[in-house]
Amino acid sequence: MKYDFSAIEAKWRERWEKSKPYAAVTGGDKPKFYGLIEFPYPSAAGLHVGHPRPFTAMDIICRKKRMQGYNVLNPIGFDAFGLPTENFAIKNHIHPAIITKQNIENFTRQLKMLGYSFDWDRVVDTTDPNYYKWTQWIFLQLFKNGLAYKTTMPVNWCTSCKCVLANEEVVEGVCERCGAPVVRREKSQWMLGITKYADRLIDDLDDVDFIERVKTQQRNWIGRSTGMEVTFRTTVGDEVTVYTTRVDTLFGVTYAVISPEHPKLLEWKNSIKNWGEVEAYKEAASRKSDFERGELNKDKTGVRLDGVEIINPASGEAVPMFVSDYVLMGYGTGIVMGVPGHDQRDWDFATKFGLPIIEVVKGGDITKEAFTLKDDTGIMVNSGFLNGMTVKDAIPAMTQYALEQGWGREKVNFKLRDWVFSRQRYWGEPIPLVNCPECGWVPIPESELPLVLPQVDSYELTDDGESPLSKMTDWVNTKCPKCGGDAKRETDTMPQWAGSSWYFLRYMDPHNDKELVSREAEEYWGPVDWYNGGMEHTTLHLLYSRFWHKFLYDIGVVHTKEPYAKRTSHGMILGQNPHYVGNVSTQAEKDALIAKYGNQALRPAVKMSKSLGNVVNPDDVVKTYGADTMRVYIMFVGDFEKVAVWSDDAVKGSKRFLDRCWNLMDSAEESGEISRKNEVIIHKTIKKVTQDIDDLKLNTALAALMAMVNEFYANGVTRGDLKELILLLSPFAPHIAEEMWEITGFAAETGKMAMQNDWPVYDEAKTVDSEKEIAVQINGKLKATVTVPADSTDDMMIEAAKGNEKIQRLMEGMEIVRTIPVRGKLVNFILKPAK
RNA sequence: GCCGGUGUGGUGGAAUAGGUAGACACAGGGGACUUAAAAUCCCCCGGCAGCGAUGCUGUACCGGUUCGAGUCCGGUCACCGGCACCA
Repeated sequence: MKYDFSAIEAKWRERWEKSKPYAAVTGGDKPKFYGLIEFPYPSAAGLHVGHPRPFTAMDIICRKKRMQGYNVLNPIGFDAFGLPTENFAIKNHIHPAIITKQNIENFTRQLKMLGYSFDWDRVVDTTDPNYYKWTQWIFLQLFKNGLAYKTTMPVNWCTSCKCVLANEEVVEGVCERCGAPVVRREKSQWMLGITKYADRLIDDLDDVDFIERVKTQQRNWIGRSTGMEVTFRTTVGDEVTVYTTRVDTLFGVTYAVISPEHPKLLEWKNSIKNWGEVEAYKEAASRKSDFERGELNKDKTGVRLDGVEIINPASGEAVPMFVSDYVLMGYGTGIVMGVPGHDQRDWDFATKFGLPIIEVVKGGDITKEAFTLKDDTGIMVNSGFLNGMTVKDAIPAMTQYALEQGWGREKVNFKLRDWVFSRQRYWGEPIPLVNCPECGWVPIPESELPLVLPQVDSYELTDDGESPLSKMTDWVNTKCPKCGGDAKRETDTMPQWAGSSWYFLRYMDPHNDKELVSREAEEYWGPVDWYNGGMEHTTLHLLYSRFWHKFLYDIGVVHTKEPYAKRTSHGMILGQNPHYVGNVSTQAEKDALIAKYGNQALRPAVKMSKSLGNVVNPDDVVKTYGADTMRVYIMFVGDFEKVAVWSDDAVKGSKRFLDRCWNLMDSAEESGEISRKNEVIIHKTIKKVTQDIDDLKLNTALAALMAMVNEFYANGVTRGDLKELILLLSPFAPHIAEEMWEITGFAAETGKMAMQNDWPVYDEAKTVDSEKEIAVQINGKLKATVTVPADSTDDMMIEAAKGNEKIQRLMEGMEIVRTIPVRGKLVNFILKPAK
């Protein structure tokens, strides 16, 4: 009998569609498990081979949990607002809603093709008014609680298209579309006060099971630092404040730097003798993004303010002041004190501008580089009353002094900035606010939600930088909900992050038209037990959704402080690089590739992209090898957390493995019992596969299954042996497992589909071989192996090792200095020549 | 630049807590079956030396800790992800 994957997969797809074995039911006696993957953005290109990696992994986890008796929620949805769809719509003159609908249909077909055990009755779509009604509702609660406010923020402005651009649309300072220069322009924007939650977003990380690099990256992104704001008098009679975490180095200040956007500069206009030069610098800085400023960090630029100096409150000395774009307006106070001896950026700047570098902490060589260590290795010098103290003691001492003198105050700072929540775009949730000349910003009544995104004739960008909605005068002009007077609607829309900040709650109760989620459903399913997603979402989506969830907790909508109990992350799937130098043999060809593609030619694997022609379409793989092979391959390809390279050749190995599983049915003995020969390997494999799935080591789980199959071929199998294989295989390759379950007669015997059956349980006693091979080392080097009973004591192992012929030979004329036995592993003899 | 990560055969990757490096695969080589090919089944497969037993060497590079380091520590290099309006 041949393994006809396409017939088998079509058969089971249809059965699952009809009988809905994966529909989740809220409530019941079983323990619950909520497994979540980041919902996809339904792009026109369809599912990418990158998607199946996390999806298959979570599907395996959920299928195993079901088999272990859990009530599982394994939902899917679509994060469908966003730029690519909008740009596609503009280009092709099709409404984004139509494109979105088509794309979702295509994604749905592909996801069903891959046999995921999603609950298809709980699909959410962020662009559905019944969904975004609640996104808008949450925004209104944020507004009512003072967490949404308007402020002026710089935006990217294309001088030719006359529109606001996303950072992504700005490439090397010019507009991606037209190539015209992009400048920074101030624009009034809605902001969300995520910084008010900064402490809780850091502190509550202690209570969740996130992989460590996710926690670290979030902590660093929030960037909490405790320091001091120090007030300096200026030589023009006013004051400025700087923020520093190194108040101990105050005696080492030799200059100060102000950000080009700082309002103080304008106040000093008349005192600055070289204003023309300063103004030109401000203008040049406005063309760079924060990122570009940082990138050019090595070559620092700046202009000295001629006429304004600041007075060091500790030493009483006046030092020069510069304007430079390495100081960002958005962090601290927008002015920094320069301590070149003990901060590398300051050192670079001082070196370039020939400023004095004073050593105030001993321990480094400040003629070569800044000495930045903050531990006990440094002793204060050249620092007045601090001399002789360690840095650790100097910080509180100087803090105390500054507080007494009244020119310093303690301050906790965060790198985290508030969330820019406005987009001057069409394809997003309308912001449900009305601007009334009398009453200011007024929320629309909740009974009027959803505020539906109106149909527009043109969703093209406007040339005044406003959202396309601003052209809809009928829609824009409205009455103030408060006073009834003429008023205008907000025409900005929300960012795509909005809909994805709470979707996991909607899955719990997707059809509720009274609340965003019922208390009953939320208390039953919440929190998400396991959330897997990409590392690239760690600092934005993951943080934003934690923020919203904490807010919803504060207003009593949800019962847990954190949305996700556990977070793991997967690596990207890369494609083969068609321009890789390893693909050609002659040096001339290699040189040609390097000349043409530069460093790009040195990488065997790169991100898949249409232009490189290395995109793999899951449809093709499924057609050639089947969905089960696709699932097995994408799990077997490598460590789930690391990047992996797609290989068409290697897919065959996964297909071959499934063929080998299938073909075992031809030779299986009738007995329904586990055979004696295979007992140990079966129990070992059950243990390994069970643990590996829990640890997200799907590649080694499959390797263990392959090893078991290899042993089955060597030993022969019974129907009972096959039963265990089918059950272990079913989360990975559900279609073939179901079919084999039916053919081998277990479906008829048990009356159950495989995935509703019990997950195999191992007997620890049966997972160990009776004998074990241990290593015998001499001076730490492997010289022989000996086989000993598995439960051997140290003495028995040493005895056996000494009994080995080769070891005896090597020990001749030597003296044993030391013997190191490691139970079950090895014996190491340390020898020296005998006297 | 800043933050987070990675580096192991021809290739993808294994190696719980420092304890036999290369599991499991792909590619390659050999054999069986076959008129033949495909498929399938079995064997070999880091490098150097050797007919062989075996010896030496080997986890990006330099150094350290240890009886013992792919794993821990210090430094260097290369690459990948993120950097707030891409999702």
